[in-house]
Amino acid sequence: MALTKQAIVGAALAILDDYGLADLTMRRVADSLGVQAGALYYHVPNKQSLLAAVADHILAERPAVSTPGDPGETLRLWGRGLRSVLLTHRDAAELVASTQVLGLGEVDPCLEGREALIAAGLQQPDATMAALLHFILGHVTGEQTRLQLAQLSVATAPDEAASERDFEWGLGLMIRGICGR
Amino acid sequence: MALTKQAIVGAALAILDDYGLADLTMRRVADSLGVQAGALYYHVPNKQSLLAAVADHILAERPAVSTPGDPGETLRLWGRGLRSVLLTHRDAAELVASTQVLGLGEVDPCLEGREALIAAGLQQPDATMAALLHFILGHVTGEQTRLQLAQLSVATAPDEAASERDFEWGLGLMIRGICGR
DNA sequence: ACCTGAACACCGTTCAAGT
DNA sequence: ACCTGAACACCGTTCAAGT
Repeated sequence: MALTKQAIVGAALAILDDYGLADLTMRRVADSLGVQAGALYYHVPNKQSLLAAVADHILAERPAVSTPGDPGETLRLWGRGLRSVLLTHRDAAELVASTQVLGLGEVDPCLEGREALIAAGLQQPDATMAALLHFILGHVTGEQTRLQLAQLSVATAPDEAASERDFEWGLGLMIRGICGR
Repeated sequence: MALTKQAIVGAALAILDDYGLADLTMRRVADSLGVQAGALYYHVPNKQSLLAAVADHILAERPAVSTPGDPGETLRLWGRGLRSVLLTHRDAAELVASTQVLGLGEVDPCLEGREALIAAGLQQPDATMAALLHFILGHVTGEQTRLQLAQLSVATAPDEAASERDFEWGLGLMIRGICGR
């Protein structure tokens, strides 16, 4: 059967989950598909765009957030949902951050949050959502890096409850600042 | 003259400024010092620790923030000061973020901010400063990446004023959420 | 003690050549 | 059209050997 971009993205995601972003190389992806590394470049222009496709695939798994009237509550559900999908794939936060900063990727993780801000008539929705996204990606990147360091036993197991508490604290203070109390 | 860790860090910082983080390789650092790559490993255990030393050197350039009574104003000055030093070296935000997440680096950029929070009797100073740091590193990483993309002429020149306005907006909403109005 | 030279085990990417 | 084989120009790191 012929190679597909779909198949390549799937193989890349599997390697991400099993070996992490540092070991997600074009050669490994090709090997797992039983193909030469050069063959990938017939379906994908370069590694960066493959990574963007993987990031999009992960972000697309995010559940739709039901929007009650309160924009603060919508943002809270949005933030928790984003953190949740990121936690389902190894190094996902770092991956999404790197594609986000380069402006690659078709999926906009901020869409629903921004709409909630606009619907509520709040100012500067773009800058607000960018700030929230920076916090979430930074926080989850820290969580996932600590998980990996612990798995390599170069550090003690991280306190999962404390991580979630700190996330809720940061999310809460930002929502407070956005919605005004 | 013999090689020093100081000299290696200085050479690495110069390469960072001139060529960026992606081109900051051990071989390039060695070349600029007129030495073989292997020689660096007599003074530095690995690349990651060299990067941490460079990050520390940059963070040490940060001016001390005078602390007036209002904790919100202290945090604002602290945040602006951190962004300023980061903007003085190419890719500095990405570099600091990567060493911060690994727990490397001796310099704690959050020290003064955390002290201001504690002095004001505010809750969860660690989680609060972590959230602020994530926002700042994420925002400035975006700024510096856009600068580079424009320099490679793959994108139009970024709007510097808009970047600063968005930074002030994000910093402002977080401080509002921290201090309560 | 400090550095060279050379190797090891990799990378991303390109491209003529095959089918 | 799609893939192989092989190369190009790199990496970080190690280590015997020299001085």
